[in-house]
Amino acid sequence: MTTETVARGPRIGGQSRPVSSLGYALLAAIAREPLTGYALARLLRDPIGYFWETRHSQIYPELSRLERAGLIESSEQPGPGPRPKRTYAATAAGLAELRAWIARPSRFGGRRDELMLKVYASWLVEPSVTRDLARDARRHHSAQLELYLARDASARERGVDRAGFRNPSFADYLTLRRGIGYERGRLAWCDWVIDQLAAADDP
Amino acid sequence: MTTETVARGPRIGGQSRPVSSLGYALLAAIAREPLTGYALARLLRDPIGYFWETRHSQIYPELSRLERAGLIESSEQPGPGPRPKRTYAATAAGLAELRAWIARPSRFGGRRDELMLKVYASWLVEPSVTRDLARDARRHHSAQLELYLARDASARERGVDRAGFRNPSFADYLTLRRGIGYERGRLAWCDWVIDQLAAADDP
DNA sequence: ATCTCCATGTAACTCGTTACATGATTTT
DNA sequence: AAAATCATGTAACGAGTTACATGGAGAT
Repeated sequence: MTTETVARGPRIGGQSRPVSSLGYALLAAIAREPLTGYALARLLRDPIGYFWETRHSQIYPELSRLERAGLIESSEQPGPGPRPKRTYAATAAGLAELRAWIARPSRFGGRRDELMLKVYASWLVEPSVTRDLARDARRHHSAQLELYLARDASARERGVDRAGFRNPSFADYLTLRRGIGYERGRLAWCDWVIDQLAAADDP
Repeated sequence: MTTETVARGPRIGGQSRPVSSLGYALLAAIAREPLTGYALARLLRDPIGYFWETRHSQIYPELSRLERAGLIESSEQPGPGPRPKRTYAATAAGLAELRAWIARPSRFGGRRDELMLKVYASWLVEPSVTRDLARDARRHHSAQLELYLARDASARERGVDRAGFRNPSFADYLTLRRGIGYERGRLAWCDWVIDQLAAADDP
């Protein structure tokens, strides 16, 4: 029998718990450049928010935990409000942990799709309710797609699509391309559903 | 100044909180046919689990809450284990609440995508690590797509694609089509990333 | 005057996951 | 003999949301 060590993050202090997904999201942003909690909150709306959401009330405690674990370090400056402003930078240990996490096998899942849940129950309501549902979703995904396409165009103008895998901007571009694919897929599905509804209406 | 009542679910007992998304997921399943907590747990792995995940430990307390709110009702039968088996059925109030929820505007969001988070940080690692990441994801989405396509074929054989919007099986079919679109989109993106990596390797 | 941005935190709560606990029947 | 399926719950904790709290600088 061999003693196996489960790969699940650092235990620097001897008892700290493994880094959460949010922790890795913060680390990934800080790894690019030093940031304040406020700036992180902004990134976690856009663009990181497109694949990992949170609120500032979760960010500040998580930053403290990451610092206690030695994965980031902070410096204080005079702040605009009553409290000092704190800027966080990644440590060598933080970068190492982030790299190790990327290489670790991922759990596929974490699905939470309210629209599909509603569609699953849509047989209970008038087709017109389902139609409104699909139209509403269509509007949302259409607007989102336009935003992403504009960013894609600007990225290409800047030559980001040829920047290479070791360039952070290229990593952004990879996620942006998936965003575009996602919105297009949803849009097509909405159109198909609306089409099905029209076909069911007049025979 | 007018007194506005916010639409956020029933307050039958006078102090019950609004129904959670999980509550609606359970209601949507029970609305089709009476089910036990165990059967709900199975559905919340497959097929509901593809857009709303949970564990049985969350299901049992939520069922009690829904029953206390009068949205479902239960009957006891002798169970296989030490405790009696409990089968839940939707009440008229439950169906009404589910219908009202479908018509209420949805928040688009609830994104949690670990793969994209890793890709966002992928500039930190060797391209070979990113390649392994994409290949692993590709395998997963490929298997998932095959499963969905098999179900699609069997649904079409049974004529489900022509069943109409008031048929529960057709609602399943609508979500299945989205599942297929999703997996195809992810697969295409994985292939594109792997392609980009190959192009970056040899010039 | 009011709004938005910058900036940081806490309190109270709900949601979600992992582990514990039990036990008969059926399948491998 | 061991594993899976059916079946239901609780305990402990971690993750996530909403609301509260403060306050300067700059824009409308």
